Amino acid sequence: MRITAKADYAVRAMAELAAAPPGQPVKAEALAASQDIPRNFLDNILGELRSAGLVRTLRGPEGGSMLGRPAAEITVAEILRVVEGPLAAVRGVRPESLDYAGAATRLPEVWIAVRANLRAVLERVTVADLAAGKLPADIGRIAKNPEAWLPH
Amino acid sequence: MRITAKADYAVRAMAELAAAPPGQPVKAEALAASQDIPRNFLDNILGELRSAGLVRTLRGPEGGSMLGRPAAEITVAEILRVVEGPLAAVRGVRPESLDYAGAATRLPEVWIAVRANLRAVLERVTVADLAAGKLPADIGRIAKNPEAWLPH
DNA sequence: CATAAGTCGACTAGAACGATCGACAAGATA
DNA sequence: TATCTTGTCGATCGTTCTAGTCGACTTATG
Repeated sequence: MRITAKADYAVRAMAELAAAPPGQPVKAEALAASQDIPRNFLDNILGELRSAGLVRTLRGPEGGSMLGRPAAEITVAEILRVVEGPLAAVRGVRPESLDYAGAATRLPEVWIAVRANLRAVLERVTVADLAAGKLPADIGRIAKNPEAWLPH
Repeated sequence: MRITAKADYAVRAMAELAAAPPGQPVKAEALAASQDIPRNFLDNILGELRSAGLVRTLRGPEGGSMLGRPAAEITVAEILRVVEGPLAAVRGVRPESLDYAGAATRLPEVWIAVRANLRAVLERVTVADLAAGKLPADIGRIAKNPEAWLPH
């Protein structure tokens, strides 16, 4: 149940791209510096985001990366799926295709509910929200609850 | 963002223990068979659950494992924390101690919201619920929504 | 005492994680 | 056209995690 460095880097890089004027390429070097991401590793990540169509790039001097689509249409969930695969897989299998016996019969429904609640956050936040520093109201409300900050 | 085999096995084993008459030990062999868990691996897992106090054991013939506390007081979240560590860590770090620059400034709040939503499910479901085959109403409602079942 | 259980630590093959590196391709400018 | 700057892509690599296996040992029961 952890978010990997790669996923975290990917979201931060996308947020930084969303903060740049649309159509204006940002150099990988600048991205790496502003978000403190290892340069070579960032290359890998940008490559994956590129093949998924989430970023476009220009070569040469004046080159760099930019968003492949409007920032307001790119959710955090989408980025995570590109670099990490499906949200909330159990042993690498999607929860809807699990089948358990005995006392665990209802367990798949719990995993489904987990995934649904993940999506309720991750599909609601876009990189435009991050770049603007404004989260959707309901997400902000969840995050503002002091109990959510306890190191549970 | 995945649930490991170990975590899945641990929850299923606990559910099976919760289904047995309280105080009655269940043999590891029987647990392994009823939930189809590799026997030796189950030993490891039971060991961890034991040191966390979630299960108690008896040795000798007539021995086996039983819950360390009433089934209704043991949540799925607690089991996951024992075998997988904190819910929703980012690069191994708890989200409340992250600090990002620039366009990613609000990102920790997103991770906090993710964790809060995970907890809303995992801390609400107990092994007693699983054993009885009855999930809490709000969880059941989330899991019943047909859209939650799409392979998104 | 024989036997049936749990206990515990060591070990391992393979995959994933988190990068690093180098050769190459393409656009911009002179 | 030469050259510089930037992105592209695949190979490699050390470490950690995953998912187990195994065996020697301890504890209860009949």
